[in-house]
Amino acid sequence: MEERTAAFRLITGPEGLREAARALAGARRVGLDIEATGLSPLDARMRLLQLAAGGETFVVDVFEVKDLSPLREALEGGPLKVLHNAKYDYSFLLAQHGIRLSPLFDTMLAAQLLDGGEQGPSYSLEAVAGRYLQETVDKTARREDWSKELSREQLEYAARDAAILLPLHERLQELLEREGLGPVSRIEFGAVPAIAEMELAGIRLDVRRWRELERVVRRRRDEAARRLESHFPQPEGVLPLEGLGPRLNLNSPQQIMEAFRSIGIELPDTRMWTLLTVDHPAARDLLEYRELQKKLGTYLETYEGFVHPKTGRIHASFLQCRVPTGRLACTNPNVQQIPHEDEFRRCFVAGEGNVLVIADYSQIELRILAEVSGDPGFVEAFRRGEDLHRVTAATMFGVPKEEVTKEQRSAAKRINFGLAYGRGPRSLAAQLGTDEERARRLIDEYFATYGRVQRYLNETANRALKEGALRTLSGRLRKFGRTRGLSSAERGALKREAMNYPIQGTSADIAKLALIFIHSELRDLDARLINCIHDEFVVECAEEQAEEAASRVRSAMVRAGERLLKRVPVEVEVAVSREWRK
DNA sequence: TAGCAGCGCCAC
DNA sequence: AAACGTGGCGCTGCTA
Repeated sequence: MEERTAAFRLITGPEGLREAARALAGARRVGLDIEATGLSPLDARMRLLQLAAGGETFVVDVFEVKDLSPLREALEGGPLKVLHNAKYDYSFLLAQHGIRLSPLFDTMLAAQLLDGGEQGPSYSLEAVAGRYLQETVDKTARREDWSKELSREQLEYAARDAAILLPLHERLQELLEREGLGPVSRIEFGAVPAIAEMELAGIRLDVRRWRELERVVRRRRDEAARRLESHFPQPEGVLPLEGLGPRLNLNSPQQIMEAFRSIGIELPDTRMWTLLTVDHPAARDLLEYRELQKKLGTYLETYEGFVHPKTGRIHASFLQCRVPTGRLACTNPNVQQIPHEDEFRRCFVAGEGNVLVIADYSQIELRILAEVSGDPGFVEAFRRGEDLHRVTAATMFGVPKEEVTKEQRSAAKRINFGLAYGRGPRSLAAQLGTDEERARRLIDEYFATYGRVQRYLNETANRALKEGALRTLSGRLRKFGRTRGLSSAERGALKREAMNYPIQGTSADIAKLALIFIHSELRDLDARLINCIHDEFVVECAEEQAEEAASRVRSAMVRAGERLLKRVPVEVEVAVSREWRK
């Protein structure tokens, strides 16, 4: 049955839904919001669908109207759908009604882009509406129970959330265009479906292999612990019951420092870097213990808890606009930080009858540096398809390319990667295991060869200090809050951040474009994205479509890269495997 | 008991 | 004195 008020129209039956569909069909844009009984589309149930268009707001009770197909045409195309945190609504509509919202405008992402990476206090709808409209929005109803009989107040709040999206869109759209953020906002909005579907697809963990690895690593960890403890004097007054006495906690840096002191070794801290310089077997044993303990605690003992009971897969969350550089962040769990060793990655497998297509950009950050600096040495090396590290080594050390030694190439590689992070001579010296003077000379020689790179990095750092903001090739904005009255340490840190931003940020631009293109290329295949690790994409697909999927993923990624890189070619490496390894 | 800072380390 | 950019997260040890 239907109810009318001035504010909204409650829809509980198919006739009302058809009327709503007609209203949407004629609209240019629709404010859209949902209410659900929880956060996960795999566990919670969608309760309300609110649609604001053409001066009307429809509130659909999805418990009553179970079939939303009359709305499909308007939701999967046609008018612009304006949402706040679109990934949430997109996931529910896809998982529970098979509807893929398009096209999208996300007011949360818009607000985050406008802030240029300086995370505002909150990006809730009420906060954003409060900031950009002269209205206050009360969201007390948000925390209420959406599974029972709904109060008039709840329905009104729900309707208001959808309605307010329209004026908010108008304002944010205007600001995005004015700030030159139109192109990057279209990348972000376009990537929402790819990211939502990647989360829904999830990743399969071979639990048997994982448990076996856990046993092996635990045994190694226990051995390392025994060796480590044997270096230190036994605590006095050990109780007769073995193991109950006060024991050294190997996970406590504080206690470890004390233990080292007790054998005459004074440590400033217990970091890996520090421990590597300590000439005592206890330092080696501690490093080994730490590594194994990290792998047990962070991965082996916790990941099974993330396997969803309904899907048997791990559904991580990807955060689209949390990182100032534009990269994705990932949590619950962070599947972007799984150890790279084969013994770990081989536990992440394709489902029955499927394979994984693993594709990554080859040296994308260095290609971006070549592009933005325009350095002829860099650009030409990439154009000729040469091994850039070898070329760098040859020029730095003044030897023919064929005579470059392993050590020389490795040093060049470390400089190549390090300078994108604003690395200095001291830290380079430490990594190369040489003295600071030699490191400084290497850097000087490097910049003598690649003068445009040096000039670009300096100019970028200075521009950040002067203008307080930088942009990537897509126009993504990053503001640098305070640039005056900085200590020299703060100034140095800001300069390094600044030098890195256009590189890392443009890489993120390309990755998000690639997400859009890959998602769209795979639409008519039995294939889907399951992970994205900055410049690497993992797709799971039916075995017999592997070749086709691999070729489409590659061309989508190349197209994304070439959209932003004009002077330098883009290369992608693709592998097909049942396991996540190349 | 929950929340948080500091330390330390995994990824790119 | 400074030290390599972006994150998430486990553990300790403290506080409210």
